[in-house]
Formats: sequence, C-alpha cells, structure tokens
Amino acid sequence: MLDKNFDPRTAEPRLYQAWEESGAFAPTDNPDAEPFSIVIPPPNVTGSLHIGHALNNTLQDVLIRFQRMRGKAALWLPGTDHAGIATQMVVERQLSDAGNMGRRDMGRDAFVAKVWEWKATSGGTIVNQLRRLGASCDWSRERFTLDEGLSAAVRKVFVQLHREGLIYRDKRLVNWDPHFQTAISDLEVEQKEVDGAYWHFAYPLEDGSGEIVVATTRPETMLGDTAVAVHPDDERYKDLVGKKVRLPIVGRLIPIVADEYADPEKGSGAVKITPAHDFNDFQVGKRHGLEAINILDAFGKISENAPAQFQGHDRFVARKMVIEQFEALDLLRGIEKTRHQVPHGDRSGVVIEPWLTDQWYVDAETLAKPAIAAVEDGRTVFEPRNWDKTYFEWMRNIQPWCISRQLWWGHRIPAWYDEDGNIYVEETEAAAIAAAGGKALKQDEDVLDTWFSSGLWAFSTLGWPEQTEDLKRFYPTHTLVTGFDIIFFWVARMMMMGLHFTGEVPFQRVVINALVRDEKGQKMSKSKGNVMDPLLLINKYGCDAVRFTLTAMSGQARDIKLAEQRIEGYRNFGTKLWNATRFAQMNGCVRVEGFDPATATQTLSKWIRGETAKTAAVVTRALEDCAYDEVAGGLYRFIWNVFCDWYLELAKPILNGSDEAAKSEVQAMTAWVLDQCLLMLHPVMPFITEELWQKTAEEGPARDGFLMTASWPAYPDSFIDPAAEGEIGWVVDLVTEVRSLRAEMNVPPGARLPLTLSGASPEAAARLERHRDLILTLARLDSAVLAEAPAPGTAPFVIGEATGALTVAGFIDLAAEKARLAKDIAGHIADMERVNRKLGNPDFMAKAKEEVIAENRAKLADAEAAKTKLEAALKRLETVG
RNA sequence: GGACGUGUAGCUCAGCGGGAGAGCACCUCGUUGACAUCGAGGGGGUCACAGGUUCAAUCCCUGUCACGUCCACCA
Repeated sequence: MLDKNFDPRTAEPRLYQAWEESGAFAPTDNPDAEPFSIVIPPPNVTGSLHIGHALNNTLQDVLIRFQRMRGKAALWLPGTDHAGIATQMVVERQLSDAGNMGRRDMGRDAFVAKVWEWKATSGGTIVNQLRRLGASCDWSRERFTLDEGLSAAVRKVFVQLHREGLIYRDKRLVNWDPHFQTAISDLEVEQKEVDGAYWHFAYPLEDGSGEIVVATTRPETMLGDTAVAVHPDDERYKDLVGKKVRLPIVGRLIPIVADEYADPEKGSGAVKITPAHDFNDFQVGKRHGLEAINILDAFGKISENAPAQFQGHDRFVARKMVIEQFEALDLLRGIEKTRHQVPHGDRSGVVIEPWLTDQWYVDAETLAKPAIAAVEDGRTVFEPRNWDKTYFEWMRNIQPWCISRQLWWGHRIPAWYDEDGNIYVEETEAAAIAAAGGKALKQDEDVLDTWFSSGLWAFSTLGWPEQTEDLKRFYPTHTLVTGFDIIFFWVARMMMMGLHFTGEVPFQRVVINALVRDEKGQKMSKSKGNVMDPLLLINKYGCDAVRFTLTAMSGQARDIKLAEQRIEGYRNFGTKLWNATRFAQMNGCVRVEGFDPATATQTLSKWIRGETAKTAAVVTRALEDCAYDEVAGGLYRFIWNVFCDWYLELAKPILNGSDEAAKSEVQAMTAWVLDQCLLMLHPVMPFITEELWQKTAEEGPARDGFLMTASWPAYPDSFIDPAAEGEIGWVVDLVTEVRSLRAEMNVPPGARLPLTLSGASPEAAARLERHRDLILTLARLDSAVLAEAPAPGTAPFVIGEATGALTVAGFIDLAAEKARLAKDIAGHIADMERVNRKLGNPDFMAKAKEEVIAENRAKLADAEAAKTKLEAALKRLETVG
C-alpha cells in the first residue's frame, strides 16, 4: 500500500540516479529510430540555476522525454559556456578576496591556470542543479566551449573566415569598457537613462570676429575636438565655413566645416567634432580628412594627447575641470539640464567610451544573407511565429561584429605577428611560423568574444569538423528552446555560422520561451529581493510541481508572472494523482497483463477509455506543437476533473457491488487508465509518475523497465464510443442538476429525496434503469422513477427532452422556488428572442452557413421546450401555492 | 524615432467571426477512510475606447488611449 503522500525529497534523487545509471539518457542505438536532437543553451559555467534556467530546461526536458517515449533517438546534448568576462570576474574577485596577487601581477599563464583550477572545483554547480530539475540530458556527451574539440573548431572557423575575407582587422571606433579594459560588441552595451546636461561652450573665431557656440553632454571630449561642423545650407554660418576657431584651453586651431550631419534645428546648429570619441563624429572626420585625437587611455583617463594639466585624471574629473575652465574664461554660454540615454557595459555597469583601436571583425552582413533566407523560406521556423520579425529586423540592419576581447580567459585569437607587423592567421603556431618562412612570431594577445564559440555550438558539440556519426545523425538539430533575450547574441550567430560551415540550418525550429517575472510582473532581481530560487521551490513543493507550473504557464505570452500559490496548487495536483492511485490499490485495481481496453463491455469502461483516447490526442498534438499550456491543461482536466471527479465516483458502486464480471473489468480498466495517466504525465512530472509506475508494479505484474523509457500511448479512434459518451454524459448531467438544486434549496446533506422523471424517451428511461444505483448514490436520492408528470410541490429541472422533479417537500421555499423558475424561464426567453431575430433576418437566412442555421434552429427548439416545461412547473407551483 | 507585443471575472490568463471560459481568490454547505494538499454548489465580465467591414464582431480592418519589451539616438 502506498504511503499517504509522495515524498519528493527522498524519491527525486533516488529516481534520477537510477535513470542516469541505467544509461537511459543516451539516445537509443536502434539504427531505425528517427533522430530528435536538442542542444542545450549552455549556461555560463559560473552560473547557478535561476528560475529562467528552470523554465528553459523544463521545456526542453518535456520535449525530449516525450520524443524518447515515442521511440525516437532522442538526444539532449548538455554543456556549459566558458563565459569570458563573467568567469574572469569571478576568479579575479576570488583572488582579491583571498588576498592573493592580482591577475596582472601573476601573469597570463598563471592566471589562466587559476581559472581552470576554479572550473574544476566550482564549475559543476549548475550542471548538478540541472540534475535536480530532472533534466534527462545525455551527460556522456557533455561539452564545454573551451574544451579541446571545441577550441579546434573555433580555430578552424576563424582561419577559414579570414581566408574568405569575412574576418578582418580594422582600426575604428569600438565600444570600450574602461572597467575591464576591453572592447565589447554593440549587443553588450546597455542604454540607461541618466541625469545629464548640455553645456554650451563658445569657441572664439581665429580672426577675433566673434564666436561660435556648440553644445555637448560630454565636455571633456572637447580636448579632442578637431573641427566644428555646420550645415551647408545654414544661412547663419555660411560665411564662417572655411574659417577657423581657436579651441579654448587647448589652443588648437580647428576648421569650421560644412557637413549635413549638423542639424540646424538642434541647439545652435553648430556641432563640435571629436572623431576619436563619437561614432557620428568619426564619420564626419573621415569625410573631411580630420585628425582623430585620442584623449583617453584604456582606463578612461586623460591621455598624453591632451594638455598636461588634464593628463592622468579620470574622464569624469576632467569633465568638471573643463567646465570650470570654460566658466573661468567666460566662455560658458549656458547649462541645460536633461535626462538622456548613456551607454553602459552590461557586465561592468560603467559608462562605455567610443575608443579608437585595432580590433578583429566579422563581416556579419555577408553571413547574415543566407541566415535571413533560411528563415524566410521556412527551413527554420520561430515559435511563436512573430519572433521572426525581431530576427529579421536585426539581421537586415546588422553591423560588423567586433570579436576580439582584451581578456585572458577565452579562445586566443589564432593570429601571429612578425616584427614588421605582418599577420599570419593559422590554426597552429607551427603553421604560422611555416607561413612566415620560419620567422619568430608573436601571437595576438586577445581572445574571442564568448559568443563566437557558442555560435558554433549546434555543430561543434557534435564533433565538427570531424564528420562524426553524431554529426551525421543529429545535425541539423530539431528544436532549440531559448529566451528571446539571446536571439541576437546566440540564435542569429548560430544560424550564420551553421549555414556557412555546414550548408544546413543548425535547427529546424526555435521555440522562444517567456521571461519569468514575479507575481506583480516585475523583473526578478537581487536588488529588489523578489527572486524566486527554483531549488528552494523544488525543496518545498517537489520538482514535479515546479515543472508543471512552468509548463502550464508557458502560453504565447512573453512574460510569466509566477506566484508561489500556483506551485502549491500543482503540488496538490500531484497529490491528487497519488491518492487516486492509492484508492485504486485499495479497490483491487491491479494491472492485468494483456488487458485489452477494446474488449470492454461496461458503459463506464468504454466511456473512460474514450476520454483517455481523446486526452492522448490533445496532449500529443500539443506536445508536437510546443503548446505547453495546452499540454498541462489537458492533463490536469482529464486526471482531476474527469478521472478523479467522475470516473472514480461512478466506479465506486461497481467496485463495491456484487457483479463480479463488471467489477473485475472496471478494476482492470481503472488500472489501465491510471497507467495511461502516468505515461502522458511523465514528460512534465517525471518523478511522481515514475515512482507510481514502480510502486504499482509491486502489487501487480512486474514492469519492463522504467516509465521513462516506456512507449508513448496512441489509441485507435474506435476507443471513443459515442453511445457510451452520450449515456455517461446524461448521468453526469442528471447528477449535477440534482446536486445544484439541493444546494440552492439548502437541502440538508443527509436528506435522501425521491426523484421522478417524466416525458422521458425510451432511451432516457433505459439509462435511468441501467444506472439507477449510481444516480441514487451520487445524487443522494431515495428513489428515481419514471412518472406521467411531475408531481405538485416538486422542484423541476430540464434534462434533455425530459423533466426531472425532485421532491423537496419540507425544504422548499415556495417564493424562492418561483423566483428560481421565473429566472430560468426569462433566460430561455431571452435566448429565444435572440435566435428568433437571427432566423427572422432574410440576410442571415440567405448568407449564413447551413450548419449555423441548423444550429440556431436546434437551439431555438431546445429553449422553447425547456421554457414550456418550466412554465408548466411554475403553474403547478402556483396552483399548490 | 523605429519595431514587436499586451489590454477579457478581484488576480493570472485561455478563447479569436455565429450561445462569454479556466485556475486561483471569494461566498454557502459538507470530514466514520483515495485525497481537507479534499468534495458539492454559487456569485462575479458594455471582452480598453471610437469608427468601419460583415447577415453576424471579444475575434477582422482603421484610429485613439494605456501599459510592456527590444532596437536606434547622447549638439
């Protein structure tokens, strides 16, 4: 006998370990099995499981378990990302906390060795947390973006793209992070709105004939100004173009140039040009052959290219100094407070500076073209569909991708330089030296953007560039499940790299999962203190409850507002199933080997068999379409509202009755349906279902292996029996009507009342006859018989073509009952009027579809009949009254 | 400025051309055994607003308002 409750704390680790040890997570080696593969979005190796991971990985696990049960060669390939900046940060902080020497003091090799050491001891955290979530990844294939194989793939890709001219080195403005002293890509820049101001500065004309006023939000950049621009059509400044101004403080003579970039509508219409520190100014500078003077160093301090008094001062200190000096020179013409967007590094949080350096770039525009086409023609589809618009929007406006980072942790760029600065890009140092004719070379100091290696993830993890069995079998992968926040970072780059290097899309379908927010819709963050730790939730409610909740809430919406109460509710759902199984055990509902539901003779058996088949159809289709909310909803309704609330209640009289044949059939059927529940629920709630699968085998025939590897159910349409459906539906309606009446009339629960049924068809009469015992029990009736007409003083209700009448003498409140009937009648009359209006409308009759007209006619007839019966009942009441 | 999305019951959301739905919350009633982590019953909505298309609009179109997210912009 089962315990009263499922104990997830002990069962979950035990079951997971058993699954893992059995090798069931690996794809079947059956060569005929159709492959189904998913690559995990590799979490940062520094990461720990947050609720977003829990959602993302639950959805993947649901899919992979479903496809595994369907007999596919299901591969879910796990791994982690080396996460350049994030990891370097963690280890640096650890070194500093421990009072060790810093990264720069210990040197590159020693530091990188430290990071590897850290990875070996602490890098497995998130992988173990995925196990707690029940993730059925094939751990034997686990990869790391910086492992030997993936590193070789990275070098090969870099070299090939370089040979094709798609990777190049360029000197231009980059987004520079002064905190980490590295370049970052556009995507790693976050715009934040902050308080700021426009400072209006006067630049005196060289000839002393006046001044020109410019405005800036970054006064310190004036130290690097090399021009002032005005619009060529701006009458105000027409005569000044070609003249020069003397840059205050610096003393440099700089030209006034005419350029369309200057907007006459903005400010004074004249704009200062700092080519080395502004993306727009850089372009203007190019057009006019202006010098780009770099006044900042890598730390964001003023460099030796600026006047001595500023050198070595932080950019924000220099800003104040510049303003003060303008004021002192009486050249400050105004300050205008404003709020404006300022770029910040997404990791460092500091203000990003446009900075002029040499970096490596990928020609993303060229790579994007096939990637756009693949989504346009449907080789890869987004789910929900409209995410493709986001993808297109970015891909069609894509900019060169800056891939070099001035960090130590990552894939070192496979480029070597000789003394003269010639570059040799090769997969190995030996090859580079050979290419250089034996000269001594020095490798590029930089590493690649982390996303460069994750862009290869879909095929590098399967063994590329080797033509491995896995690559042949599992590439292209089937589905990618990921968050919309990394469509640009990751999905787009995998599309580009996958198509370029394999000629095929990396995945056929991209399922975009929502963002989990707190119950008020706020983004979860540590500072707000509203984070929900999935591991705490798992400990509290069990993993299955957390998984079911996340699945149930994964509709089309972009956000999931997660309230703990929901998890509690789905924990109860698990308990409900557990107790239904317990009930089955108590009633001898043991699995019968070879039981064929098709042979069922009892109406109740045929009905639940059909309901099971309908549920399986709904759930299977929903799983195929990744309609997760429908998966959860379909299972919940069937197990709780159909199986527990009705079937088990309807089965009780049979299970307690004396008809042995009926009893043994219902016992076998109950056990069978329970098995089907476990099978269908397993992908979402793997633990409790597996536990029940094993436990029920203790009292019945042995099981052949895990539920996890059992076959997904599929039933013939013939399992649905319309006659049984009609009959049980009728019983359910009848019982519901009686219960409703009893409650409305405040009939005491213990009172057993007589019921008559008049005007019943022979079919209804037969149904009453067949299910009388059931009806008496469930509706708490004393008797249920056919009658000529409802007796006076009874409470009537309409059931199909018949009138039911409950004898409630002693409980009936005449006035209340009259009011109830009048309300019902009014409702029917309103229906009739509405339908009559339609049927009386010649346009409706001429243009509406046949079946709609028929439907309305039937509706009218039903309403009329019901109204007539209720009116008769009301009349009787009035006579009595 | 551009793009995408959302406004349906107190809350969270489903539905999406022909009778307004679910879960939770709320109210009433009910514990000698599957489950109080439960059962039975019930109340509650001009489906944001305004136009249009249609025989018919919560659903399609246009506009307005409100909210959210992403991208661009830092004179």
